[in-house]
Amino acid sequence: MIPEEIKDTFLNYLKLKAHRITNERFLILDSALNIKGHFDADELYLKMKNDYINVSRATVYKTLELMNECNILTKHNFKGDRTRYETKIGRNPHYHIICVTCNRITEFEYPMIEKIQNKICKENNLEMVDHTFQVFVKCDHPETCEFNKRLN
Amino acid sequence: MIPEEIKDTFLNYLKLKAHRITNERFLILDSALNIKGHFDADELYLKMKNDYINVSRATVYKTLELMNECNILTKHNFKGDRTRYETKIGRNPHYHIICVTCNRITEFEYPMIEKIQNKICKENNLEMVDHTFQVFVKCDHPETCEFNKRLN
DNA sequence: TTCAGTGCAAAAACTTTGCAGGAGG
DNA sequence: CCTCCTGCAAAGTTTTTGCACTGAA
Repeated sequence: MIPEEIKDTFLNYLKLKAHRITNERFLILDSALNIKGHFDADELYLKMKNDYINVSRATVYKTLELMNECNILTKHNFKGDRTRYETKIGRNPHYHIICVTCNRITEFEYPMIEKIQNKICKENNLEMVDHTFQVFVKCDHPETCEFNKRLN
Repeated sequence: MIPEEIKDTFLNYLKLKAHRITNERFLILDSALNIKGHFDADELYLKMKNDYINVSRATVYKTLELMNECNILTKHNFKGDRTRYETKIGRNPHYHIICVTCNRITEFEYPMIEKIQNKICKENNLEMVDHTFQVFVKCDHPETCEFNKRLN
């Protein structure tokens, strides 16, 4: 159920960097890709444990880092929270709105923002590797927050 | 040398929230505002210690949080690093380019981005509290990186 | 066969908390 | 005078590391 394309991306990256192809790495890839939305290393570790897939926390941390390096995952830190990951492959660039009242995270796409990033990188001869754009907002009534009701 | 306006902002916030006006809080405000660019709690603590201003680490952490709440400082987390702070008052909104090769952080302003944020917030009835936009880039030759030479 | 990867536990790094004493309102 | 704030150390959280063993190449 995991697209072969992503497995190949990971496989090629491991080969390129002369990292070994291990079963654990692909078990972690599989489990990570089966999570919808954001997750952190410990959540993934616990989910795998719950599914009777036993890999160590350390290996989960290390493998997520590898998956970030080869652009399968993107890393976010929302205001001092633990590091959260998100699948990148097969997704349009998107940005996050974090409600400081609800604590809910909502995504939005905005192609103009990509254009701005590309322009700035081109002008300065930089190769863009990743990006994260977070807008922190407040909605006074979480229960009735139209924004969250509509977009989540 | 610290603008009265910022002290007043802090003072008013403390009063509003019925927090006490203590010497430590203003010592920390002073020291934080004297740092150019980004800093973290421990750096500030050590800088103060070096200046023979003795406040505890715990108080520094708590006070930075207060200064963030009242919008004197903004908080950033650059890819899993520790939480870093930056003075907000008297500055235009700006965004960060982080070179994953050099580890250098460069700022840029781009009013169009504010317009986009305001538009999205307005459309969804949200009150914007803060934002952080980070573009991660790569420059192959840190020493000769035109980008960093020019903008730092 | 060799050495990177794994699992485990211990350590490190960063931040928060509990408590006793002190100071602001 | 009553709390809240402070300082200190201890505890909590998240992530990394050291080491012996295992398994990929």
